[in-house]
Amino acid sequence: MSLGRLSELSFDIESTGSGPLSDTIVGIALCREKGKSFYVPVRHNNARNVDGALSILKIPLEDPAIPKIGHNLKFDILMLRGEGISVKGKLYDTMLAAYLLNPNKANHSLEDTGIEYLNHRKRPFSETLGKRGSFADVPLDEATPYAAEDAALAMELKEILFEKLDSEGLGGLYFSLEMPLIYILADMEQAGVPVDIERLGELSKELERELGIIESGIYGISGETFNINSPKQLAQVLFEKIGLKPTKKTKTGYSTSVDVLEELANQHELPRQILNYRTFHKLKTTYVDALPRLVNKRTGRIHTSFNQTITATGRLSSSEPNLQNIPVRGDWGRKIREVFIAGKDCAIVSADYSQVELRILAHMSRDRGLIDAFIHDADIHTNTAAQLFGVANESVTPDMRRVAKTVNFGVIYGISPFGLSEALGISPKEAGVFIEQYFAKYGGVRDYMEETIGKARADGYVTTLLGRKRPLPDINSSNNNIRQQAERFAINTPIQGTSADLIKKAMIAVCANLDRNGLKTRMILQIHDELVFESPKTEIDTVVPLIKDGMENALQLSVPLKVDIGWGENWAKAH
DNA sequence: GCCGTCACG
DNA sequence: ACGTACGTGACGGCA
Repeated sequence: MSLGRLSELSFDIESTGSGPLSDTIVGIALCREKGKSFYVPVRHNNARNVDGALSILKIPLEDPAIPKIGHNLKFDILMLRGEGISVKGKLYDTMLAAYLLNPNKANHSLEDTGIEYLNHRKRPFSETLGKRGSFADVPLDEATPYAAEDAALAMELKEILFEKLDSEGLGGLYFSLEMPLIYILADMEQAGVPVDIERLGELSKELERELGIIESGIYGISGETFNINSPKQLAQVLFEKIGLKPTKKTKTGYSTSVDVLEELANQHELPRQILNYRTFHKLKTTYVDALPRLVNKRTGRIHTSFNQTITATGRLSSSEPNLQNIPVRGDWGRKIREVFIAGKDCAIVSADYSQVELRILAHMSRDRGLIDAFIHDADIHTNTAAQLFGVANESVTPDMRRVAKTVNFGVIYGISPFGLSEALGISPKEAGVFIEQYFAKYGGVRDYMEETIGKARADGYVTTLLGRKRPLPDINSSNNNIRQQAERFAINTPIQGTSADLIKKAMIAVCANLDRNGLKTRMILQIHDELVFESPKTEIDTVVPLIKDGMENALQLSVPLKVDIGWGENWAKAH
């Protein structure tokens, strides 16, 4: 293969392997035109002159004037960084394009995208792999055409998908938001988060003891030993042996979920102990015991994956491990967040948007009352409580505020009397009265919801402030349940999705500003309305206002955006 | 591999 | 009569 003229070409990079920080990087496939593809083995067994090939490739890959085409380019970027190549330039990521065209799809793999848009059925990876353990063991003469097919397919998909993006008005969202975000997410994953492994070991022992005590208590109360983690066995004990009344069913039997056990807790001591056990078991298995196993041996840090093409609304997701659902509530939430520490001479800085979805609702609905409340920086739940119960703000009790908070959330979710009644533990009729009261006071919100559903019916999709689309194929369904679900999506998606647009824009703005000022502070986590940074202590006075301003001014809405920011030696103390 | 459950926003 | 709050990911149990 001739690589001599690569620098003149727009080309595709595609790779296969198991992860950017693993040692199984296997190769790069290049495609310059249909039917002419090349595979450059990087860590392939028996591959020769890899360094030579990489040193030739490095030049165009690092040239910001040469665009790159591929499917899931964040992966390729991270892999190439492992080989000392820092990819730069415009990215045509066909996975992201397919996602923006239809974020409802369960997966946007190259295989499925190839079938959908080109009716091309790619040779399955499993077939090429056969019984071999790693792609690196696949003979080169088989590996090459496999990898080259990936490259050629991405190359062809690029043409059709980016034309569609343009015709659907999604080009701006792609090039100004999602594409720059690829580099930022790659940086965040590569940076990773330091954790105090020794402390996790202590917490594990503490939980072990606690669980042992609760377990014995449960067996004592029950008069038998059984697997507490088995909902089936637990239901047997609760509802047959003890004779408590089941209040909810699942597809497979009686439900033993938290709301059922809460209800039963005043009738018998077992349900409370089960809830207790479940809480500690969850913390131990999902966090305290799991996190140390995911610490990278080389970096000593945890490197999550931020997935950009999963959610139907435009949010990111995080996996292996999910660092977007680390416990925060209660003593144990604090204990677990304390193990997320800052590196040497650094602090954790955490900045989160206050009431961001309700502010977005205020902006999008143009409801005067909601807008005024935020302009005056009112406590929004207290304000709503005063409206719902017809009292002055000063007379709002904690219980009234709790109800109002649930109603405010309910509105964002596409409120229904049934859903609200379940959340508040009241009758659907009583919940309906709250909803009526709410809409009587916030008429702009009611009108906005009716308009949004009407537009969704006409268009077949809803949009966010930055033009992200979610198709709603069931919005005109004759099945009430199905249609009403689509109506709730129609209400919730523009709000949740705009919040996702906002924080993505803030991430780009803040990172650009950190970069421009030559600061060493690094963004390490995003949790939907919160950004977490690792910052040298000497930079804190500089970056705190920089981050706050960047986030608060990422979008100009008809209400102010408010960011709470703090810092400390660990994630718990940064709040 | 699906289900129930529960951690987060 | 039915089945309903929005968006995720990970765990253990069980077929």
